Formats: sequence, C-alpha cells, structure tokens
Amino acid sequence: MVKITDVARHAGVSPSTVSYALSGKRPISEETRQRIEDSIRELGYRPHAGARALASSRSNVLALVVPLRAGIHVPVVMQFAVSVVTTARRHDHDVLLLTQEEGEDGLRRVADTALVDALIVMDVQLHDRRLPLLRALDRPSVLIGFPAEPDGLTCIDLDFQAAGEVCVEHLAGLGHRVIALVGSPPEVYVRETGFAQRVVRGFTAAADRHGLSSSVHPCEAEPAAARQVAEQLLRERPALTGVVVHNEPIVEPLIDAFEQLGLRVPGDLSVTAICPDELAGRVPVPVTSVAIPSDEVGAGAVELLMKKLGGAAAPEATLLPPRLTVRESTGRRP
Amino acid sequence: MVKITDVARHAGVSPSTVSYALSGKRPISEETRQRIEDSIRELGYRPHAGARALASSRSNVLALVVPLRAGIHVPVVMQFAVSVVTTARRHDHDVLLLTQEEGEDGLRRVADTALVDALIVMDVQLHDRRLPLLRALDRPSVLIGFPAEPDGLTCIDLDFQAAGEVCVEHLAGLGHRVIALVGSPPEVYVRETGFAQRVVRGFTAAADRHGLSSSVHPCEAEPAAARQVAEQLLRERPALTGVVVHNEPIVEPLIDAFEQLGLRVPGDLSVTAICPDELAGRVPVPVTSVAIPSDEVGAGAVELLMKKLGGAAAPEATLLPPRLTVRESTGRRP
DNA sequence: AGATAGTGTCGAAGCGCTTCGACGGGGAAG
DNA sequence: CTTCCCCGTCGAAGCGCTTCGACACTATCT
Repeated sequence: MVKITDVARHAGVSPSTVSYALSGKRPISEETRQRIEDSIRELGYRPHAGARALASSRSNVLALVVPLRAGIHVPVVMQFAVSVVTTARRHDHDVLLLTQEEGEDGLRRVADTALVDALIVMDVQLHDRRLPLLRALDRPSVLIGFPAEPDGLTCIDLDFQAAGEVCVEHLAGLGHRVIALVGSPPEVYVRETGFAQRVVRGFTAAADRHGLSSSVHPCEAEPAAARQVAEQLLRERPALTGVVVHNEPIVEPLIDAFEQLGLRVPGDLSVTAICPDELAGRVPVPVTSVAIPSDEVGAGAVELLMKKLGGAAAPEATLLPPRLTVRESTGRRP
Repeated sequence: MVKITDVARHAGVSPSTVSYALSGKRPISEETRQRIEDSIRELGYRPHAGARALASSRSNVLALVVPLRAGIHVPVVMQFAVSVVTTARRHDHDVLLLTQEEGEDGLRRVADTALVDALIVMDVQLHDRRLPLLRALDRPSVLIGFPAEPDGLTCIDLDFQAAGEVCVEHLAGLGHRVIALVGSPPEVYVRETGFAQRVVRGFTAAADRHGLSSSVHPCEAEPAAARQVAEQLLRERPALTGVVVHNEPIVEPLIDAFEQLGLRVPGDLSVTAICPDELAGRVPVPVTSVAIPSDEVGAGAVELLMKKLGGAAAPEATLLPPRLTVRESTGRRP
C-alpha cells in the first residue's frame, strides 16, 4: 500500500504538505502542488479512509435509513436512494445503507462509532419514536417527511397538502362539482404517516373553499380493492365526475375499473393522481398528475446535510412545491 | 467521547485487555471480562470505527453495487439489498451503497481507500467490464449472476437454466405439446445479461428433450407489448396451450390479454412464470411460478463473502435450485 | 524439585492521516 | 532600513484502536 509519506518522499516535500495540497486547507504554491499531483498519479496513491476518519473526525459517509413496510411504493424508495447516493458522491461522500428494522439502536450505533457524519431518515411518522434520539444525537440529520413537531429538526418533502389542493383546483377549474379522493391503505393513516393525511387535508380544504362536494376513501394497494372502491363510488355518489388518486399501485387498476363499469376517462370522469411521473406517463390513458419528485427530495436532503456539516444553519422545513402535469385523463365536466 | 482508555481505567485494567475482552482474540478471565462489560455499559462506550479500521485494517463494511437500468425489476433489487443488509448486520458488518453509475472507478476507490473489506456486485453481464478489476482487486467479491468466464470469481444466483427447464417439465407433465416463452425486453438479451439467456437455454433444451414445439418471444415490459405478443401468438401458433413468462411487469397484463382474446387461463392456456413469489401470488389468477429467491441470494452472497474474509475458500459457482410452486394458472392440456 | 506449558494481563509500538505551531523569506508599510 | 505581515512549508504531536512480545503465575509432567 502506498501512503502519504511515500508520496511526500517522491515529490520531495513533507507529508503535511501533501495533506494540505489535497485538502486545500492551506495555500500551496502552484509548482509544488503540481509535483505532488504528479507523484500521486504516478504512485497510484489513495488516502486510507480509516486513517483519515480517525485524524480528521470526519468519515465522509452518510447514513440512509430506508423503510421496508407495506404501503410504501418500492420504486420511489429506490429512486430516492439512488438520488441520495449520486448527490452524496458529488460532495465526496459515500452512503451507508440501514434498514428501518435496525431501529433506534442502529442510528445510535453508526453515529456513536463515528461511522457516519450525518443521517438521512426516510418514512418519518407523525409521532416517530426516533425523533428524540435524532434531536439528541451529536450529528446532523435530515428527515424525509414531516413529523407532528418538527422543532429542532430539519425536514424536507413534497408539499403534500399543496399537492392535494392543486389537484382539486385543477378539477374545480374544469367545472367539476362532485369529487372524491381515493387514498392510501387504511394502515397508512392509522400509523399516522404525515404525508397521507396532509393530502387529505389539502384535498378537503380546497374542496370546501370551492364549494365542491367531496369524500375520502382509503384503499388497499390491490386491483381488487380498487374495483370495489370504484363500484362503491358509482353506487353512493352517482354525480361524481372528478377523482384524485393517492396510491401508486392502483392508479391504473382504478381507471380500468371505472371504464369497465361504463365510465369513459376523461369523457365521463376526470382522474388526477399524486404519483411518480414515470408511472403517470406510461399507463393506457396518461394521467394528469402531481409528481413525487424523489430525485429532488433526495438531492435536497443531501444538500441540506452538507450545509449543516459545513456549520451553516439549515431551515427546519423545506416543502417542495407541487407541479401538476396535465395529461389525458382530465377534461371539462360533461 | 468515551474511549477505550476510559473503560480500562474504570475497570482497573489496561486498554489492551479491554480490546481482547471485546474481540475474544485472547483469553480473559470471566471475572475481568464481567468487570469490563459493566464499565462499558456504565460509560456507554462505543469503539471508534475509524480507529478500529486503521489499527486492524478491517472496516467491517461491505460494498453493494446496485443496478439502475431499464429492464430490471426494481422491487427485486430492493428486496435483495435489504436481505444483504440484514445478513451483513448479523455478521457485524455494514453496507455501503454504490450505484452502477460509478462504474469501475467506484469499485477501485472504495477498495483502495480501504473503505470496504469486500464487494457484492449485482447485475453482472456475460462480458462484464468490471470482471478484470474484480479479479485484480485485493479484496474478495461476490457476483450476483454469472459471467461467461467465472474463473477466479465467486458467483451466486438462481439456476435460471434449471428454472426454465422446470417450467417446461411442469407443462410437459400436464400434457402440453406446443409452448412458448415470453421473455425479457430485447435489450436485455442484446447486452448479454446471463440470466435471461440461461432461461432461454433451459426452456429450449427441455422442450427439445420432451419433443415439444417451442418458440421464444422477447417482450418489452409494457402492457401494450404484452397484448401484441399475445395476439401474435394466437395468430402464428394457434395450437399453443402452454406459456412461460420471464418478465415481471407483464405477467398480469399478458394473462389479461389472453383472456380478453377469449382464452381462459388455465382452461385453454396454462401459464407459468419466473418471478418473485409475492408477485405470483397476488394477481387475479395466482400464477404457477418459479420464485426468484432474492432473500436467499442476498443472504448467500454475504455468507460467501464472510467465508472468504475468514480466509476460507469459497466455491466459484453457487446455483440455487429452482422451486416451482403450483398455483391456479396451469392445468392439463384441454 | 525442576522443567514445561498454558493462562491472563500489561506496555509499547504502530496503523496512516490531519492539524497546530513554528519559521524562513519576501514585500509592503512606516 | 526596520517592522510587520503573509505566504509556503516543515516537524511533531496526536486521533483511538489493535496487536505483538513479554512476564508473572498456576498447573502439569517427569
């Protein structure tokens, strides 16, 4: 293994000079720097991560805690993780993967052993058990999602409430008067995952504001459940002409179900969804939707952490504004 | 921060004794060990990962390289990653997440900086560019999937060839004489990803062996493409009664398409798939399938690495035997 | 009884890097 | 012509842990 002293000798300088040339923490003459860089390339030098971490008390590793529970759309998680890794690399950091399963102990472990410099926690619940720990930890963290009390924490997510509102406003603008929200599985609401409830709040508030008749329907992430909800809606709310779906796996099955029940989309019924663009675009009837910007959330989370690691203050709440893309599933009220 | 010298002082022993008590690399009297453990608990001691890595030249971290390309079923990747993390933790290791995107440089970087002790590489292609590097690296690695020349490498995967065979044998046993394989998207074959071609090989060999008439049809992972293939099959091979699907996203759409074209499953047509059990079980007609055992592959990969890290030899090839689960989509030839 | 072999513990020497204080030399300011 | 300061570099002191050799003891064998 080639080490910093080898490089120093080869370049005719002291080890500390090599270190400073690499970190830029002290000025080094252009000429010396060049010589050092040549030596590094020639010898194939790579600083030892452990030694670096020990001496600098920075590991340049971020922890990412991913959820693995029911009701969470896996591709979104994956996309998010990839975006975190990519952004972290751009800041010369790596990403350690933790599962929810490890729980609080896992967080404490990687923080206390100085394995990681900072943490990103996904799937935060309204009353998440990890919050006190994250507040107490001596390393910065960023949460994806909003707990009930975000004080002292840094959170980022799509503004789901605004997303719900935007969908309703789009429908209201097209003249619809009777609308419904087909939401996530009941357990998602029961365990109080903030984002699902925020959608409901936005949906309801906007509907009330516009004087629309609205209703909310949780739904399992199964085609069969989607069909049941569709039947129930036709039965109980025959005047319905607008639907907002917040449940990735059933966007397509639900539309199918409506069509099989004789409703044309968007002819008889307008449908909008809150889901990844990629999903919205590649179904038989491309769906007007508010995107879930996993990329931006992931990148944003890393940027926030970098800011905190740099000693700067980060805003407590970062809400990404919803962006509605009009596709073919919505039209004027028939 | 509490360090090993603090623990030593508190327990009235020397730091090295604490270290040996922790690692078990030298015998420590029961009494002393107890005293040390008490001190550790009382002080809340956690060894510093970097210091440990530096002194022992072991980071206790594994690298996991995940693919992010088209034609790869995301939930399988995720499930696999979770299984790797879980198993690694059981061996007191953590997992660093790398994306394919980083390529060979990424592998070299984490290996050369001693950030990780070993590597797991997913989505290996027949002529993968990373193979020479993996062979040359001074740390052990395990590949998920089989390249054309596995010499000197350690590989693990489902035995896809046998999986193809098992499906055919199941159909042959039910009396079917004309069968088809609906496969992965064309680009998967073009870029020579081993597993897809192995399925074809197993499928074809078994069909020939049983004197069946067989054909192979690559298919994009889109419902529309599935429908096209279904129509084409009805047109060109009207005597068809058995189908093997190796393409997760279209298992359900393909069956739908057949049924909409007037074929009952399994009444007129038997369908088997090679896909995760979870998918096979939760479609309208539960599908007879060979499972993709992500859990076992992930766990197996980690176990192999641990063996290699322990200095033991690991087999070059580990092929997990296919397991066929009979569900409702297959029956005797009409 | 003396030699032999374990046991259980300690001290010291690193592992490879960063960082702090120091210092020589040149230019600007007085 | 001093004095002061900044630039570029060096040496040395750690960062917190593991590990090697040594050593004192007890147990076992002749």
